[in-house]
Amino acid sequence: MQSRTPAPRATGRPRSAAADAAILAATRAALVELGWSRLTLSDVAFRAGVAKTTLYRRWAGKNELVVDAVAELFDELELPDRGSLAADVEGVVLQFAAILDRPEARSGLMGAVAEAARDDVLRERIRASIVERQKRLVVEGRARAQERGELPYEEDPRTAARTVDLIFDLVAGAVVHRALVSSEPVDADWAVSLTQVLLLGIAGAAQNPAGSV
Amino acid sequence: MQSRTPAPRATGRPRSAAADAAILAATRAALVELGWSRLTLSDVAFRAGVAKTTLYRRWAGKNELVVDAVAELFDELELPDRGSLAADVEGVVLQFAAILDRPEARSGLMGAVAEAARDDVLRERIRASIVERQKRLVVEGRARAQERGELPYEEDPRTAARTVDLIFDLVAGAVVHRALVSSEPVDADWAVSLTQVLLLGIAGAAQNPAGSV
Amino acid sequence: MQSRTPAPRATGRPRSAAADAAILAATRAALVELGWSRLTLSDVAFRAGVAKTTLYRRWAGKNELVVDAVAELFDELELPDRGSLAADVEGVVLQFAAILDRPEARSGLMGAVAEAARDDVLRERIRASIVERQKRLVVEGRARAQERGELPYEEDPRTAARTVDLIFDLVAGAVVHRALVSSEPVDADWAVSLTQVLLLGIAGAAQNPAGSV
Amino acid sequence: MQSRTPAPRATGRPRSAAADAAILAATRAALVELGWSRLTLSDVAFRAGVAKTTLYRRWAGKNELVVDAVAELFDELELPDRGSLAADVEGVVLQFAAILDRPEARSGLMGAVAEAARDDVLRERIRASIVERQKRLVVEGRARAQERGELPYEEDPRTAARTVDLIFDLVAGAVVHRALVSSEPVDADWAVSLTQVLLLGIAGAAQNPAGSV
DNA sequence: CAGTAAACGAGACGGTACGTCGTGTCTTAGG
DNA sequence: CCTAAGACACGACGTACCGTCTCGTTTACTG
Repeated sequence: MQSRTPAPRATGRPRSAAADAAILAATRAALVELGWSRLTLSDVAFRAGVAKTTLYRRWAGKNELVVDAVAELFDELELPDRGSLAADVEGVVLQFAAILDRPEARSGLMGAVAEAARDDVLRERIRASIVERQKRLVVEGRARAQERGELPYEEDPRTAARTVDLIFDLVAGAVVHRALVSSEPVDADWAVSLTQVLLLGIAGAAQNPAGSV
Repeated sequence: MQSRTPAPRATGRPRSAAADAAILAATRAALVELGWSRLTLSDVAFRAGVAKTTLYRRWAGKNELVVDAVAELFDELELPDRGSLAADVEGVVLQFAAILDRPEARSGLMGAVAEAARDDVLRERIRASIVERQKRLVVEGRARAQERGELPYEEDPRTAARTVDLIFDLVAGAVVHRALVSSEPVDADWAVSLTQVLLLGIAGAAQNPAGSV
Repeated sequence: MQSRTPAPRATGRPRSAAADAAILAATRAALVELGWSRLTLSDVAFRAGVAKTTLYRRWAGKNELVVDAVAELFDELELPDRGSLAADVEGVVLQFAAILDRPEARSGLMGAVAEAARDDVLRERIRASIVERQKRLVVEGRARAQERGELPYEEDPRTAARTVDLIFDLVAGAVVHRALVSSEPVDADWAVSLTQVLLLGIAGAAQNPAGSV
Repeated sequence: MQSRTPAPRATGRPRSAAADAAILAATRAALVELGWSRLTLSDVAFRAGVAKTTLYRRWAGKNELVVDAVAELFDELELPDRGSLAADVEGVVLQFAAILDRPEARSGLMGAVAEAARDDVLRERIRASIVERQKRLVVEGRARAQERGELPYEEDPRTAARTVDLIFDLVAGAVVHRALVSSEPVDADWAVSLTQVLLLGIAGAAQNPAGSV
């Protein structure tokens, strides 16, 4: 993660590197036990074996702390090569669903997004450290499919970027909505259905440039 | 909305009917000004010209109150006949985005979902009063397309229901994710792209029963 | 006790006479269990099997209700003839102490006096229904002692009244202070000591008109 | 006054010494304006320019706080040498009455005593910080009278202590009762009468050891 | 290797909201 | 007109957390 405070110090006692990790882990543990609204910074500080002061010296508040703690979760996502684009997509959908099944992700992510509705800085932080960070999966999956010949190479970089954005919002949005809003299970069958609609839709749209996809 | 307290009373002063509406309106106003986390029940009570006691007599807490207040927002969604399935979908996507652009919906909806991560009763309340309630749009849109001959009639009711669920999560999820998580604008172009992928995907899947869509 | 509301009514349903007694008894029971500050009118109404409305129709509030409930306690005081002035005084001191040992009297009386510090009407109510009412004991005891020849007859009625007041404040004050403020037992030995000082003091003062006692 | 929290802390930010004095003064001011029952700790905190938390960190509640605030009032009592025992007693009676004429003493003292009826710890606190503390006046007055030859020296310490207790309850009780219960003025005439009865009674009892006074 | 500057723990501080409770008033239906 | 029942506006309760502060202590780099 990028440094929270931009200016490096040359003098004085350096900040404990262990404290950062302990605090983020404690934050996730508190999210599991308490959820977003009952999570308190005093409690996180106690769990991390750290004074409240130390915590406030590094993060501006609960929102920022939780975003950092949750963002680390999504770094676990990988895109192992399963032989076909459809299999790759189904695999990452199930991986994503597995993360969203963990309580620290469920309450942490949505709580942060709720706060971001009224906080531009926080919204940008989420966009940068979660959304942009995970779009790598779409980019990587497309490249692999292009190598396999499953997808044509897109010439226009603007069009390519917009397609990545659309697919990311479609897949991530569908999984989050089903898991957290509709409260329905994201199982293998559902992943297959979603993947089928998605890939057929993309393939069809590629032949029909009217919608500029 | 269904009654909050199941048992009707035969005796004593009856509850003020006007209070309910005033409280829900005050809740939305408070969401606009303060957002989820700074919204307080004391403040809502004051805005509604009502005592805190009255509020707690009717709702169990902030979560339940906000869900009811937000649910009313989505009842504004309509499906005007624009002549084609694609136009209908694009229209409802933009309507949905317009609602999600209002601050009371942004912070209220996500805040409630965040809390629902640890509260089964609240999760069911969201599912019933928001999700199931708005699936009517998908059902209605499909019926209209079938009348127009744009979509075949689906024989198996289970398959039909699963398709409705998938499409609802896909569309609602994509719009919510783009608007609230990715923080990108949901404009007409994006709506066209989404609709194109969606309809081509559905059409393709209907010809290929493997994924049972 | 005198009627709380002066105007008699000619029409409508008459007030239940039993309710008054039930309410005062319930008040004393609540004082025993809860003390002054935790006694609530809702609780008293429930104990008396009466609606809160009924209670407020008859008493202005907690203070007035408790004064009436406590005043009845002191009506139990009697002055049985024990053969000598000293014995009579000792007897009434112990009776008084016995009443002050009951929790409804302890907290009720002092609570009312505390409120009376800022409420002239309440202060007058206490003076009339408790203080003046019980001065009968001093007057009666003096008359009996004069019949026995233990005390001379006082000619001047003003002097007589001032002496009654002084003795009442002395005896009642000493007992209340020892029992409730100093928290020491009022036993037979202490009653003897008090009586001795009191009677010798009165006797001496009667011979020495300087202090106009 | 004794420390409220026995354990001294070695670490953390030390408690503000100024806050204690400000809180006690604010408590007395609130008693003057509001009386016992309408005094609220929120109001006291606001007057003292202190958070409610600070107040609850130092006192268990309203009762304890008021006892401490009132106890300080009685420390103003002195026993200036007026040349004779009678004059000394009359002087202290009038001083005591002057304090009881202040509204903070009237409602504070009686309110605390009322609550003490059901609270052993509070009763002991009153006994220690008000009663025992002010018995010094009786002890000092007796010593001075013995030096003057107005009173004999008492050999038996137990008898001496019981006499101090009796006289304190007699004088304090009579003044409190006249001022607060009977609601009659404690003026110079009444002080003379009380003193006369008291001193003659003590003198008589000293010659008659039957009552062991 | 002593000085110094910042990080650290502890916990008090002024605030603010909580959810509950009591007050005294009111509004209904019934006697 | 009284009564029981209970909703109502108001406001205090005592608790909990916030984010800041003031301490005494610890730890590394620097002169």
